[in-house]
Amino acid sequence: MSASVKDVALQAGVSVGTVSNVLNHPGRVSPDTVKRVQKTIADLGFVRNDAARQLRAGDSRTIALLVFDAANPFFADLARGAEDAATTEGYQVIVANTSESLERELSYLDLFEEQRVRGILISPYGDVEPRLHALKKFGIPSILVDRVSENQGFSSVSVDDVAGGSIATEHLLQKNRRKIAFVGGPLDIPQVRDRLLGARSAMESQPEASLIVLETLATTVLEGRRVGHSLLAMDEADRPDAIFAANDLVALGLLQALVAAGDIAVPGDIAIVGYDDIDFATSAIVPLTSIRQPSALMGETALKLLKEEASNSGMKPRKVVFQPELIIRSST
Amino acid sequence: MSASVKDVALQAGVSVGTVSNVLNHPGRVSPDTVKRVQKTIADLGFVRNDAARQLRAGDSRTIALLVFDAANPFFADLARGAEDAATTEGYQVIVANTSESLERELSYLDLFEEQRVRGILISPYGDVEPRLHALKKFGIPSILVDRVSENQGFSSVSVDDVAGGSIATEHLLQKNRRKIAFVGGPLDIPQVRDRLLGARSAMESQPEASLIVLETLATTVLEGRRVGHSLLAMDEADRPDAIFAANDLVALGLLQALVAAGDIAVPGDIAIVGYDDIDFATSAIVPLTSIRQPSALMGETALKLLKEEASNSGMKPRKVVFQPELIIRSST
DNA sequence: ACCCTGTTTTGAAACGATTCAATTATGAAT
DNA sequence: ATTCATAATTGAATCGTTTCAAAACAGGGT
Repeated sequence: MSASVKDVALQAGVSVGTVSNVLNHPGRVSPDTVKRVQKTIADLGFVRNDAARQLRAGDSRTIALLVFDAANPFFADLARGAEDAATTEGYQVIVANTSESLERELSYLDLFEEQRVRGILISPYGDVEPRLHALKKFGIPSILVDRVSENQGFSSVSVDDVAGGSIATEHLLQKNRRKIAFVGGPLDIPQVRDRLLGARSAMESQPEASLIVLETLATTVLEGRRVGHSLLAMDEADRPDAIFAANDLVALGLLQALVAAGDIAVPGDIAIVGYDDIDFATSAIVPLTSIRQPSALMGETALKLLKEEASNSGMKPRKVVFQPELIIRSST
Repeated sequence: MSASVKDVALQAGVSVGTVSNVLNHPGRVSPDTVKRVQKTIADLGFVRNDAARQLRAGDSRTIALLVFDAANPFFADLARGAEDAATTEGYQVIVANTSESLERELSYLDLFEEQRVRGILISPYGDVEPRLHALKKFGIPSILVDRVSENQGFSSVSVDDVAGGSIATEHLLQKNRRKIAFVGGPLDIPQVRDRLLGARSAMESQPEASLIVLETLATTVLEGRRVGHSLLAMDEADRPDAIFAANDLVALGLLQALVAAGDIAVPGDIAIVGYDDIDFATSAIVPLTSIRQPSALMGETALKLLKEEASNSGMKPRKVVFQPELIIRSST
C-alpha cells in the first residue's frame, strides 16, 4: 500500500542500506545522495514504519506515564512537565489513565510491556511494585512519581507528604482549631496515608486537640461533596472546627456543600486546608489554603531520572524529595 | 534477551505457528495443546513483541487523541469518555498534548503516522485539515472533536458553538445587561470564533446593546486574570456590565482578578458567563453560570465513529452535533 | 483395509526496517 | 602508473511475529 524503503531505493537508484543511512546517519552518505534520496522520499510520500524500525533496532522512543486520576489538575501539570522535558530529550510521552482501577493499572502495564516502551513513569494506585520489578528484570525501568518505593527498589520523585500533612495541621492548630477532621481516602493510598500520618504527628503537640478521620472512596470533588453533606447533617456541637482535606478536589467538594448551605461559614465555623494547590484553588468560592507541590518540576525530574536509568540499567535507585509549601488564603 | 515465540515453541514441543494460534485463535488449537503452550508461556515469561505483531499483521490497536490543552478539565473529561469506550472496544488510547503549539501538533501527527495508529481523534488547534487529508489517503482516519470540518471532509463530534454563544449572550441581555464584553482568544481558534459569532447574532435583537471583544492569547486562567486586571484599571464608566468568557478557565481567571479586588461585585457590577461547565465552575468564588457540553459523551461518540471509519474506509463523513445547555448559577 | 471428512499441526514466507562486513569509488602521494 | 587510505555504497542477514497452503492425524463408515 504505502511506499517502503525498498521502493525509495529503487526509484532513487541506490540500495536500501543507503536509504536507511539517509534516515539515520546522514553523515555517512554523500551530500548529493542525501539530497536525491530525500527528494524521492518526498515524491513517493514515504513514511518510515516505526514497528519495523523498533523490531530491528530494538529500542523505543516512547515513555509511558500512568496516573490514576487524569482529571486531577495536579496530574495534568505533572504530565505537562514530563512532556516538555521529553520533547527536548527526543522522547515521546503517552499518558494513560487508570481511573483508580487496579485492574486497568495492571492491564496498561501489560500493554506497555508488549510495546517495549523505553520506561514508565507511574504514580501507583495499587500494590504494583512486584509487577514493576518483573518489568525491570525484563528491561523496562520505572520511576515512581508522587510516592516513594516501599522497599527502596525504585527511583522516585515525590514530595514529603508527611511533612505536608504536618504543616497543614500545624497551621490549623495555630489558628486555634482544636477539633480537626481529616477527609480523604481510600486510606491505603500512600499519599493519603502519609498526609494523615503527618497530621497525627502534628497533633501530638496539642494533647487537648482531637483528630477524626472521615474516609472517602476516592479523592474527588464528588466524594468531598458527599462528606460535606454528612457534616451538615451532623449535630452542630459535634462538628469539627477545621478540616484538612487529602487534596484540593476533596476540599472544593466540601466547600461546595458547606458554603452552598449558607449556615456554615468558612473559615468562621470551619477552616479548610487542601493539598496540591491546583490552579482552581485560587478561584474557589472561598480561596483555598493549600499545600503546594511543584508538579511540573516533578514531572520534569522524573523524566530525567528515567532517561538516565534507561541508558544505564545498573544504576542505584535514587530518591528525589521536594519540600511542600503552605499557601495561605482565605479558607483558614 | 527475552523469550520469543520460537523459544516457547521449542520448549513446548510444538511449532511456532501453533504458539501464534494459541495467542490469536485459541479455538483452532486443541484444548490440551492450548494448556501446554500457555504453561510454557508462563514458565518462560514470554511477552509478545507488539512491534513484530504490528509489522506482520499490519494493524494497530492504538488510537491517538490529540488536544491542545490537556490542563483544561473539559478535555480531561473528553479523554475519559474516549478511553472508557476504547477499553470496551479493545482499543487503547494514547493522549498527547500540543500545548497550543502548531509545531508540536504537526510533529505529533508525523509520529502517529510513523506508528501507523488506527485512527486519530483530534481537537485541532492550527489549520491541520490538509495534513489530516494526507493521513486519510495514507489509511489513517481522523475524527474532529469539538469542531466541525471546514470543508466537510471529516466526520466530527461537536457542540453547536454558535448556538452556545447565542444562548449565553441572550441570557445576559435578558438580565438587562447592555455593555457586554467577549473575552477569549486567539480568535482564529474556531471554537472561540463560533462562540463570538453566536454572541454577535444574539446582539442583533438588542440594537442599543454593545459588544466589545477583548482578545486573549490563550484560553487559560492566567489570561483571564490578565484581562481582569486590565478591567480593574479601566475607567468605571467604560466598564462592561457583563462578560461572556470563551471558556470557564478564562472566566475563573476573570473572577479571581475582579472579586479579589473587592470593589467590583459579581454579578452586581459585572455578570459573567463561562463555557464548558467544568467541575470547578460550581465551586468557584462566585459559582459560575456556564454553557454545558457533554464532554465524556463526546469522547465516547468520537471513538465510536472512528471505530466504524477504521473498519470501513469508504464511509461518508458524518457530523454529530450536540446541543449546549445553559446552567445558571450565581454569577449572573 | 480403504476412503472420506474434519481437525490439528506444521513450517516456510512474508512484513519493513537496520546493521555490518564486504565491496567499490575517490583522490592524494609516490 | 601504482599504491594506499579513506569515504561511500551495497545487499544479505536479521529482528519476532502472523499467515496460509500443505501435511498429518483421528475416527467413522463401508
